[in-house]
Amino acid sequence: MNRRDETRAAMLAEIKRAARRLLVSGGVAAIGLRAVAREVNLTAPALYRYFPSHEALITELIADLYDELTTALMELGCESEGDLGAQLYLLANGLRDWALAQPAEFALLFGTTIPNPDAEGHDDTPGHQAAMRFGALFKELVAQIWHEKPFPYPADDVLGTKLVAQLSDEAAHFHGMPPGAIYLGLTYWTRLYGLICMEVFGQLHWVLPDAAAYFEAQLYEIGLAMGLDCPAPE
Amino acid sequence: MNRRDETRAAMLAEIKRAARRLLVSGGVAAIGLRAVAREVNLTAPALYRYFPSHEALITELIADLYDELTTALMELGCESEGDLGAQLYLLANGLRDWALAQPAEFALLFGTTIPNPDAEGHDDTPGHQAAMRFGALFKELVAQIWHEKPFPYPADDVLGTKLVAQLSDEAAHFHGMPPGAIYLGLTYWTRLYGLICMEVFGQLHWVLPDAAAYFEAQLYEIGLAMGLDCPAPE
DNA sequence: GTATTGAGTGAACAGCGTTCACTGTTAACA
DNA sequence: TGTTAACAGTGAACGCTGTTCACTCAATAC
Repeated sequence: MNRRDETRAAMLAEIKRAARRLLVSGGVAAIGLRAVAREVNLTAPALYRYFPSHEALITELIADLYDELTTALMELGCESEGDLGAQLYLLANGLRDWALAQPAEFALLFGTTIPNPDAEGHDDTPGHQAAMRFGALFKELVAQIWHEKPFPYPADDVLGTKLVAQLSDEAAHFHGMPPGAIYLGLTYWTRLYGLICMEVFGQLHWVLPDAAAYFEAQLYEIGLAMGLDCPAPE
Repeated sequence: MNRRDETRAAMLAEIKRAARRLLVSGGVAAIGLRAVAREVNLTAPALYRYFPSHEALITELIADLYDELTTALMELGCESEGDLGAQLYLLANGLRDWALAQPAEFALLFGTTIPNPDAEGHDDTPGHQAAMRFGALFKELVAQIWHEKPFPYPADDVLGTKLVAQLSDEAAHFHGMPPGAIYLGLTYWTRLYGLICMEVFGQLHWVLPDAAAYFEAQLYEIGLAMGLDCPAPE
């Protein structure tokens, strides 16, 4: 490790930190090339020594945020001391808190149209891989919950043959859970995502002034369906 | 109505049409001031005779899209000939089809952070009002379904007192439905929104290659909870 | 018939992402 | 140790963006 390599790595980290600071304070639009350069006392063209383009900088930033969020949620889950239901509850609430605290970052990760990786040029970008790692965290937790205490799940015939086929293909990632159980786990994630999206994007306060109570009730309802004894709303 | 006013109105409409064309073809970023001007054979500064700023143009475009979507879904609902359950089903599927066909427009309407209107400077922008009209369409339909055939709903104590209070405040917009029933109707909307968001933003194909089957199963499930006899997935 | 309003233009400004020729400095190799 | 090559960084420039301003020309109003 040369001294040049060291300064380079340090500079790279500092650039990303600056970009992140700008993202939090002023949204994606604030991450201008010149703005970032100004923040680290450099000129704009100098950044091209570290990133091939402005878009690449943001892509790397996304990957970093994904990993950061993943580890943060994992650490949060460790507080539950083996209680898997509580862990899922903490994960859901942790994700919501994070999203509400940094809506710009949430929108960047979860509110941007991601090109389908299966479509021909399936890009193995670091962003995609980081997103997969994040998804794996959730899949793993659901699978553990299932194997610890299986919950009742919808029969195949109410799901439809097409969906059952797709869910069966996913069984490997869920430690061999039956399609209906995977469906229920997926429903948890879908509803959680939808709730947070609605709140962050302000789509909820035209009917509910305080979404927190609604969020808790929803979490309780879907947690109950998965056989978890989550805290009931007061 | 002067001849000058006529040409002005015509020009205004043509500008919006051009902006919309650019939105569909290339996303929000494509709606450049000069690009729009080029499309209507004008120079960029000329557009300032019609819109105070670039942002205002996009805001008006959003309002137009909301209204357009609202009427389109209402017309779609009329095909159901009085069957309210079918109408809700058509609305849900219509919204999804529209979102998938024009993801850029969907992201603009539903995937952008909207400032809380209750917060101090409560803006009565045309965009907000249009969004309210869109929301009213859904509320109205849910209320009609309820009054035609009430469905079982969660008791107040599983929702929590805070949520029940908020839902009670909303009862007027739902023709006096009980809190639990409003909760169920709201759940329908929340889940629908979440599902479409996930699909449009590409957050679903890391686990399900074809979201259509999943969407149908979810719609069936929540429709069942509201006492509707929606078509079961095959 | 004259004054006024309005639409539209072209030039200009600051800022954007990006490229290029150009400096120094640092590492690698003889 | 001296030479060479790679590297970090700069300043100028290009074409683009939203926006402003002075200006022209036609249509309306009195």
